[in-house]
Amino acid sequence: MATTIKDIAKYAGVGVGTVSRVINNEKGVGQKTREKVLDAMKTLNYQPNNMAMQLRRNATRIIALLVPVVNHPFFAKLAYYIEDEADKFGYSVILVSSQQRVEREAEIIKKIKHREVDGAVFVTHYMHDEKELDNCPIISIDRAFGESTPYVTSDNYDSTTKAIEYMIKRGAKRIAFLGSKPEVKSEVTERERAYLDVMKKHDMPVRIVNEVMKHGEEATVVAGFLEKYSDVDGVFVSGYTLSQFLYEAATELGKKIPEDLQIISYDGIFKPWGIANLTCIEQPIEEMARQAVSLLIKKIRKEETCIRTVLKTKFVLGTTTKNA
Amino acid sequence: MATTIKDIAKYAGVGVGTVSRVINNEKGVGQKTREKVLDAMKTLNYQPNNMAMQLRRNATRIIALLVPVVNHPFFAKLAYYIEDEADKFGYSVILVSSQQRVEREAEIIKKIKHREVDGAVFVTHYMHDEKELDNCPIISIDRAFGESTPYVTSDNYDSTTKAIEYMIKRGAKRIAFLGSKPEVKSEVTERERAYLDVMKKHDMPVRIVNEVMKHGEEATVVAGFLEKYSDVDGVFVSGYTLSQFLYEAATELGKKIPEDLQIISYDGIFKPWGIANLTCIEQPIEEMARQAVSLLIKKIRKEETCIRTVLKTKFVLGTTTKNA
DNA sequence: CTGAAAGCGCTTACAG
DNA sequence: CTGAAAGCGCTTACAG
Repeated sequence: MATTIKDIAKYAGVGVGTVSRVINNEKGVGQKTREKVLDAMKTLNYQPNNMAMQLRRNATRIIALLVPVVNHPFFAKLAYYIEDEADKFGYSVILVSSQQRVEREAEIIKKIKHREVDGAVFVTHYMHDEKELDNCPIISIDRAFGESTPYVTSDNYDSTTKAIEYMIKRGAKRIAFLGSKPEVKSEVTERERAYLDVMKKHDMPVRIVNEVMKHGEEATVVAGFLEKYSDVDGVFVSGYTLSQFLYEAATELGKKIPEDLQIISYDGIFKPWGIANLTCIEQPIEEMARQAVSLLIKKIRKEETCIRTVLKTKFVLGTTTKNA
Repeated sequence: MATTIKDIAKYAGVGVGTVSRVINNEKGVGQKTREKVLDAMKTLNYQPNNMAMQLRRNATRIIALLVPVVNHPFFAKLAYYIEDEADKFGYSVILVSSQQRVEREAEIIKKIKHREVDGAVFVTHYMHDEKELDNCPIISIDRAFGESTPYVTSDNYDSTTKAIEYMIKRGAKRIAFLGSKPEVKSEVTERERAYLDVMKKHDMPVRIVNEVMKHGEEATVVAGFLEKYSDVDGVFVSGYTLSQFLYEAATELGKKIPEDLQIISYDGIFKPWGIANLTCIEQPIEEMARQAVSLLIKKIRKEETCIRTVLKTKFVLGTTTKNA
């Protein structure tokens, strides 16, 4: 058996309480006693048992991160910064890919209730019983749940408006919107709303393909899109993956980019993983991740948190638009 | 306070032991008693406390995954499948990015000792006290640690040999090796060994750039490589990231691929994240992940495990070689 | 089939 | 400053 606090106490000739105090670096332990205990810990090679500490403290110091897939630049980057930030607070992060499976999202909620984790960051497109979530320490990305779940998002509407206006200024006349529609109301739908508003303002016809789709279906959707709107000369793409597919498919059809077709993508460059420079709206992923974690920890500690956090995106010029 | 097993016992009028048996679906509980307990659990909305279960069972059902960065196609994909496989066994996975920081790797070992996790999968390039690792339930990817740590890798030597022979057959005369050298002995170094052997066999001059480098330094290394060996007409690149940079840099220098320069990459296509089709050696990432998890679980259960598992790669023709 | 009791390894009032 | 004791919420022999 591993050595426990009791062994240390016996070896050092003190009470277990005293050992505990030394372990936790509490003050109010005599210099000599402390040293004796420290010595005992060293010679017996003591390793505190975390499970017991958790039980007593009623906290695991673990948070869960729920993403559709990790295996995607946006989520991988998010996961990276979430983990980095959580670590600063002494938290570990459990990774869960919901991969289009609703059950796994419900599992996380169960994990919170079962005290396997102290809280969670959700990036999801599924519905949940919002009442149930309201009492859980959960932070959402890009989506509002119920009344009391704080969420972090980017300035979807404004930045999309600005991007489409840019294409218009650069001569695009037949502008389309291509996106992967979330199954539920999410801040992401603001992008489509912005598109519609700009089209209306300029009295331009609307061309939209914005479907609910699964990973793997993008190529088909893009092909359908290019067939349906073969005359487009500008497209605003909601999401990095679709942009990649569109770029490839359009190039293969012999379209010159940006001469024949301008593309702006929401979410853009994921060096070193991407194709050549997309003109894009770059989300502040790192900042979103860090904000989410610090909000979550506040919520775990029952402190007040801001419900809606909107972060600024960056408009990045690439080679897929006609730039001056 | 949350309702506990005691509350259920009282409410159902039975002992706590019986409740525990029902929760764990043990047989040997009368039909009626079981129902009473189940009822009580439902009406009191009982949620088992995982921390207490862990303490009693002396197992967390959590494993750690240590990668240099998640924010990279190879590791993201690995993480995805590791999580998927672990979930099948009822394990959660904690994600840790060591990001060139050795301390974080030591932390995981500490976590195992502290019983925060039951075991770990390591993808690392750092040194560790191998003696210390020998007693830990750890599986390594691509690298042998000490005597008793099982590892999973791919057939580095054979596939590299085959790939370079292919380039030679397609007319490459001045073939170089470009890689990011691990800081320690790893199966990855077999690639360089294979290159050297092929060069010797064909009596061709050796051109190698294989340095220890950090993320972010790739562009500089690639530029240096192209300057040093400006006459190469074939290069074997160890690693996806470097391939990307090489492709871009060579194209910018006006080299035609594959006419002027053929490229084969170890690790290749990470749809939808990559540039156009690299000819590459594709690692069986999914299989590596699943094997690693099942080995790890065996080791946690103190069963016998195979020390070295070598998986077959796939040679995938892309557009960066002259293919008949 | 079932209950009472001991114990997992800690923390934390409570006395002194 | 320090020790003895209760207790976190479970599981598991042990009796019956």
